[in-house]
Amino acid sequence: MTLTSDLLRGLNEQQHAAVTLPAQHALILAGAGSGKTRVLTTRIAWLIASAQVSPQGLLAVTFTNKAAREMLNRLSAMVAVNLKLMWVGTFHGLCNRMLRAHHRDAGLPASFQILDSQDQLAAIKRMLKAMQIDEDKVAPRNLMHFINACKESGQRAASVEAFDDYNRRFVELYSAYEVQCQREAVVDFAELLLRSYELLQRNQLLRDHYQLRFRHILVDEFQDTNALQYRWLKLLAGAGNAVFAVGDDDQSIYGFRGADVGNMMAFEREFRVDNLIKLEQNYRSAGHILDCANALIEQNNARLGKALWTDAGAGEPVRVQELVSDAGEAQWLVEQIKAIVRDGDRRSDVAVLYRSNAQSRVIEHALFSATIPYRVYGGLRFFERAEVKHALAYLRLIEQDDDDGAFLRVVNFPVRGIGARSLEQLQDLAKRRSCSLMAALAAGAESGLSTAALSRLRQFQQLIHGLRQATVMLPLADAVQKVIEQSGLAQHYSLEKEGQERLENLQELVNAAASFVSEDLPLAENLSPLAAFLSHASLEAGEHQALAGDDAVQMMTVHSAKGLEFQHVFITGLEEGLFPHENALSEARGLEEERRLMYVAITRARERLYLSFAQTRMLHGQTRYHIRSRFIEELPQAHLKWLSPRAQARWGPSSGEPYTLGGGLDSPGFGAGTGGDHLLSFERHAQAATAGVSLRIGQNVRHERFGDGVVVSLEGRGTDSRAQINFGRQGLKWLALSVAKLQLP
DNA sequence: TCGGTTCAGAGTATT
DNA sequence: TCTGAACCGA
Repeated sequence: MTLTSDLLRGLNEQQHAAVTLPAQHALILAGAGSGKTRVLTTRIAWLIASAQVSPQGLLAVTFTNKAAREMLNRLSAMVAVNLKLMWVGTFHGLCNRMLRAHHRDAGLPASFQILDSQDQLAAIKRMLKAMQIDEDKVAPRNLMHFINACKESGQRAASVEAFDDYNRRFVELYSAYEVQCQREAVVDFAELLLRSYELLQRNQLLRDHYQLRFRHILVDEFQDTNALQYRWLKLLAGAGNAVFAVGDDDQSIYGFRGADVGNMMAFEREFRVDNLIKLEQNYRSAGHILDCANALIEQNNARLGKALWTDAGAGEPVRVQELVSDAGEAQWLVEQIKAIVRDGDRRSDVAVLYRSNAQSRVIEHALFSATIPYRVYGGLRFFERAEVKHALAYLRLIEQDDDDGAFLRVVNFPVRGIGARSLEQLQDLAKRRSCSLMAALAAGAESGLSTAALSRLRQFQQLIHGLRQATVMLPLADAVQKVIEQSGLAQHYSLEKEGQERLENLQELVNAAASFVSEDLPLAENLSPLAAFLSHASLEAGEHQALAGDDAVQMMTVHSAKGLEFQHVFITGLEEGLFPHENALSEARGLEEERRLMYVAITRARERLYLSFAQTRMLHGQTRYHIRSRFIEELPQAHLKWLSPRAQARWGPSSGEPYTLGGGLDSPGFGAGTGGDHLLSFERHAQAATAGVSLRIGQNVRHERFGDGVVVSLEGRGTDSRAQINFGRQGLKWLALSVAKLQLP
């Protein structure tokens, strides 16, 4: 057993204080790069090492599997105890574990399957079709959002109040969806949480059991919790347990998916938290970068308040570059990255961040043309690939017959002559008997199906049945291999022109199964290896593109960069409308969340941070003109180094010089230091007329109501022409030039 | 059952 | 402009 003094060595004062807090509720405000994970894991190790709690008395919850793994990895290096006794995992993983253990009390069959978002949407579409509801009337996606939002606020269909007919319709469909899921023995992600919550709420014995057991509950990324997760924690904590919540309100960037920073304040209040510790010393970024981050986030009103500092020195100022176009920005990036590599750093030390995925294409194109290897985060993950989902569908049917989603996915894949009409008839029969498709098949010949069709369906049934018998005694990997072969998937893809990669992915699935067996199976308490593997496959979508090992430039959205750090960081597309995103500006707390997003982006950088923006950008097939982001204005000039001449921006009526977009365009020195002609190539003389006044992009104008503004974009001709004008604090507005009375100031 | 055409929509995302 | 999904004809 590690000595507690060893564990605590090297912690700063605040970290030390947090780790050694008494067994009471605590809120740790952990700034970016302040050693949050270290504090969390050391706290656990310290609790164990100082014999305050045994591993089975601990529950630690995270949002991602990656974070949970990281925590376990670090812990195993710190303490020599059986970590499997602890409950460490994601909210969904832990809820799954609880539901597996008490499936009967939760009203679920032992073999219930988990739907990922794809599956859920497919299930909803299928339901709408069966109910003969036109997708034009009810958009499946909207319904899905509605259902998930209900569940995340703890509401069952029966308890949702409908305000109008439209709403009432949705509630009815929510109800029908609940019935369908129950019949098919499937639960979606939100359901895992809600069921687990209801289980604890309803069942006092169980609640007492878990409350007595988990003396210490630790929560990572507390600012990302949603309403239901918060209530779940509250229920689990009961009166006697200590909740150690770690989070950073300034890094709350998931409001759009239900995360509520307010939970941090609620926690402080409702749990009567006396121990609030701020971790403000930053071990990641150089001083100039931190000062920028601090200055930026100070502009937000809704915060608990903290400021990062470092003793590592000021480092290099933050570089800022204006470009003429998105293509120019990409070209500039290429040159900068080449220079970085020339100076001896690795490409993988460089991250290119952007606000939205669409922005990656131009950059990819430039990197590709320059033969610079890159890796884009996002996109399809391993367990989401079609061929992998097909194989999983067979496995699910082996485990659980009633899964109509899985049935329909593979009943005719590979093709075995079972067409849409046969399936419709089978579905009708299943509906009449309110049973699953497989059950309908077993039951009846009174389906109206032709003998031939029925026989083909029966063959499929036999296939599943046979696979079940053939695999039950096999080791998991062998079972998966057998299913891939016997189902015909292997042959199907081997005959397909471009099936090679898919075959490889199927082989990878076998490998995943093999390594899964050798992994610890904390949730396999009384679960077959196959059932456990299927849970794993649904709860962990796997790596994005595992091109690990390659020395490639890292490209990702700011959201997916959260939690990561890089030596060199480029934040691109810093333009009004893009970052902050125009959609966010019309949301209640949108701008502050965008600013937090920028704060996250800035604090990813260790040594060097680059900010870039372009005057024009191709967006939705149109060239758009943007002015630079207000977030650049909000950074203290003393910490910036402008690589291109800094044009004056006018933000609102009160601020200084008139804005001239691309003030250096006419001068040959524009873009000095980079030397690419892309900087000079753009001809920008879009013009339109209003009341005899000629307008161009960048023109200053005055409006009687909105005050002074600057022309950002021009559209149309003659009497149809419109101008988008940025009126600073009044916002961006489109004005029809034939109507608006604009003057030159 | 596949392959082409048409059409809408185009912020961020984990489980 | 580009993508994905839905739809239709062979």
